Amino acid sequence: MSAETERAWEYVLRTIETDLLSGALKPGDRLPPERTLAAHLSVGRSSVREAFRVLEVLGLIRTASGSGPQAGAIIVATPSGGMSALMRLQVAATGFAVADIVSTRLLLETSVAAELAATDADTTAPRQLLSAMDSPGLSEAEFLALDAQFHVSLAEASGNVVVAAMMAGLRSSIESYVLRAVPNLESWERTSARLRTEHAAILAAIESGQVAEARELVHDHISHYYAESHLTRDAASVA
Amino acid sequence: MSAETERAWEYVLRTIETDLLSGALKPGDRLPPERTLAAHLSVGRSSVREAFRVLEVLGLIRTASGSGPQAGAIIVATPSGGMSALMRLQVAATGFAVADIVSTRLLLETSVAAELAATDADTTAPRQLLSAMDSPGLSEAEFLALDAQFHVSLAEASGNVVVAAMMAGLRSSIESYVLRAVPNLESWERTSARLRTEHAAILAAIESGQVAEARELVHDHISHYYAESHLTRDAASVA
DNA sequence: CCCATCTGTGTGGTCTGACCACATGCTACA
DNA sequence: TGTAGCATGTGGTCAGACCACACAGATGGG
Repeated sequence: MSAETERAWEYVLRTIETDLLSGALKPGDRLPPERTLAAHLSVGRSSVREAFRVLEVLGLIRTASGSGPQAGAIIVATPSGGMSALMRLQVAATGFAVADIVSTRLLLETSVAAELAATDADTTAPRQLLSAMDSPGLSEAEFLALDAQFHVSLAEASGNVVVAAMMAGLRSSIESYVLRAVPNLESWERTSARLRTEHAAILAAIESGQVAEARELVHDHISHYYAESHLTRDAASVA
Repeated sequence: MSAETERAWEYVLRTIETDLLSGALKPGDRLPPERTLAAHLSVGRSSVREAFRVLEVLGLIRTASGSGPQAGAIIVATPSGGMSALMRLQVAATGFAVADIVSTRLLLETSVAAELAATDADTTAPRQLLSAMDSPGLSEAEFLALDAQFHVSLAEASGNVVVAAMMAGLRSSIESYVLRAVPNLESWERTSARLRTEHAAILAAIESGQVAEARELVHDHISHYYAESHLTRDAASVA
């Protein structure tokens, strides 16, 4: 147990966190200008900036140059961005194995689907994404982006923000791998058609309240695709 | 689709991420000194530092002053720290509701327990923590810390690093709330005794392969405690 | 009177240079 | 030979300067 001296930017971060917890700061509020806050906390402006960078990447603030009410650092609390950055970098640094990402996604999404089927949640968002994926002339990347949004929208429909953020993070963390694995597919045409069919079946099972069916369909949908694209294998052989 | 000009620190971050993905950088490696990297990328040292702060908070690097092989920025890829910081701050900024944190924990942990029961995983770590919690004279905070470690160790036993990191993050994000809610309990003595009993039952179910039983016990264990401490209610009334 | 234009001001974004604290490793001296 | 002291390189921090940008108010022409 050493003195564990706190660095200046950590002090700034801790101060802001305290203000958030006490309610002195809340989403929509504007943080003081960097120079003012630096003077107020008796630290250099660079230390304030380092703390702000962290807050920005974590999705807590949004910064904008210029003047007026939209400029400065504003508290936003949009978790998906930070979750995505965290998971993406951890996967890049091999702190997270792609196989673990996939199985976590499987775990979360089957539970979400089961819960959605058990309740009667609003499914308009996934419905719209479903029809958007039927548009002709979509590129592979565009289709997969809509696909990702569809799955995230299911999590959002559950009303659990944390799970939704995790789903978004999990997805974006392996986005580059998924794109790179597309050529591994035997036929993109056939696969995308199957994905569309499966999406429709999943949504139908959810809307009709078939809990076990929804869970099963989601499980097969996800694991089937990853197996088909040989994603986990390729991820291991990237190095 | 604007030009979306990249800021200097984002450029640094992207460069490092690229090197990670390409395998040019991997855990254990040392990043170049800040001054060198700044000159190499034609940016200011402060921009490099802002990128480093982000990497540090996200658990990707560890920095140390001084000289020698241990000094500098070293890639470590320890995800739990970043996950904890992210969730803790998001909860503080009310981006994550405490109720969602709790239900996510419920979702993850019941699945983990079921999976552990279905396989025969190594349970020595949770066993040790179980006996550690039997030590007399533990303070409430100490007991709860061991409790948290017990649950995280279950996730770790599943072998899924992502889920383990999430569990650690979920737990630390509401740590302050949990501690503050202890006085709400009718009797800490009785509650802690019950927790110990339930932990033992959970572990026994897992080790004996009773899947449904393990899931059920974990569910009741978690939801019972939160209900008893009125945590979600208090969290809402903190402001 | 109204609208467009110009300008001042305050903000974040960045760079430079300087200094400190610290850990290491070498060197000179006893 | 061993130890004390010094040189070096690293992150940590601060101060100051400049830029780009967005807004608000002043200014001018219609």
